[in-house]
Amino acid sequence: MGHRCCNKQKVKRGLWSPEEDEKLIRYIITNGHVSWSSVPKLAGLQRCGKSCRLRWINYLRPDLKRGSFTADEEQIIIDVHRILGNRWAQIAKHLPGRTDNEVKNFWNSCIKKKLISQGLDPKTHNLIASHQRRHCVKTACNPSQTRQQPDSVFTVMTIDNSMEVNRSFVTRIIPESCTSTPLPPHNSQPTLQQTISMSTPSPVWTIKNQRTSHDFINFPCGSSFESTPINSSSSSCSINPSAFGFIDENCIWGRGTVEPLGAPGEEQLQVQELSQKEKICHQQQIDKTDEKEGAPSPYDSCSFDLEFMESTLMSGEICLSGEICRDLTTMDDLAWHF
DNA sequence: AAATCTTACAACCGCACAGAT
DNA sequence: GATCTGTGCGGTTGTAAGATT
Repeated sequence: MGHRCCNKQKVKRGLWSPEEDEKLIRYIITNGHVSWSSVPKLAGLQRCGKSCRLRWINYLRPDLKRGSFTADEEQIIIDVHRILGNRWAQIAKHLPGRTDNEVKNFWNSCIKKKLISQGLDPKTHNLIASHQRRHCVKTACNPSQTRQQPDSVFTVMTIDNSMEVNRSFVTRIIPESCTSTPLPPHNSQPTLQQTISMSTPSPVWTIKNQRTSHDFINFPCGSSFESTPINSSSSSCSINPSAFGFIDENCIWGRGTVEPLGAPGEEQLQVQELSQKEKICHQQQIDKTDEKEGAPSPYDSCSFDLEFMESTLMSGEICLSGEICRDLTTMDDLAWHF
């Protein structure tokens, strides 16, 4: 049975064998690809061009960085996703050596659950009220059932942007689920491992089948594979605020790792829209608070200790939405970098 | 030890878009 | 302008391996 896209020929489907990988790699390395649709025929593969392209891009490309995502990469994904949403290809551009598919899988298998466990809506990155959280956890693996969560609930930021959050405050408000154990080893057993040895005058590219631990292909690595290392330094905050569960989009935590994508474009507009929406929602929140003085807050059931937060705010370190301290410049600054 | 469940991720599918005809 | 073809992208499914019962 062939694909719809190439039903003229019989094509193989499913997992790629090491032999198929070898054929594809040899062909692309020696000839490159002018047209993916012609690659299978020329490379002697019974696959469709689309499948070859996908295999090369997501798995065989020599500049791919395999293995677990680092904490920095994870934070970049979260930060960029906050702005761009499920635009995996765009997000992957911020992570050299990572593919959109990899980012997407990592998001769905790890980050999404982590955010939910922290009481954050993975779609909006906003706080989820506890009564909704149960539903959200239930539907974590079924995005179509996930309800749209209300917009901003809290805005918390330091007055001077120094990010030096009172430690006792942090300890007090972290939900239990936030003290989760470190991520389990991700992708701990990749099927293939690509090793580019650049230490010899004639580098050899070795691809190993990790299931069998046998090398199945060795060839000179003549191409120059550029890989821009992620600059993992210069995080301006010592604590990862997104773990607190009460940070919204306007609290952008300065990271030096997110590189500009290019000229300001659609993303920029989206971010601006977002800021505008945030402002409106925020004002609505204030209005509601004023109206319902004395009435139970819809977020009373949250696990946060609001009194304690307020008392902490009195100390002048942090400003909560009740007392409006909002600095949109941080968001705007970031927006112009996307 | 076997059966069942869960997880991670590779691969597929369908759609949208751009460029060629 | 209509159609075709190739490519890219995001959502979804399939599968193998590990964990649990």
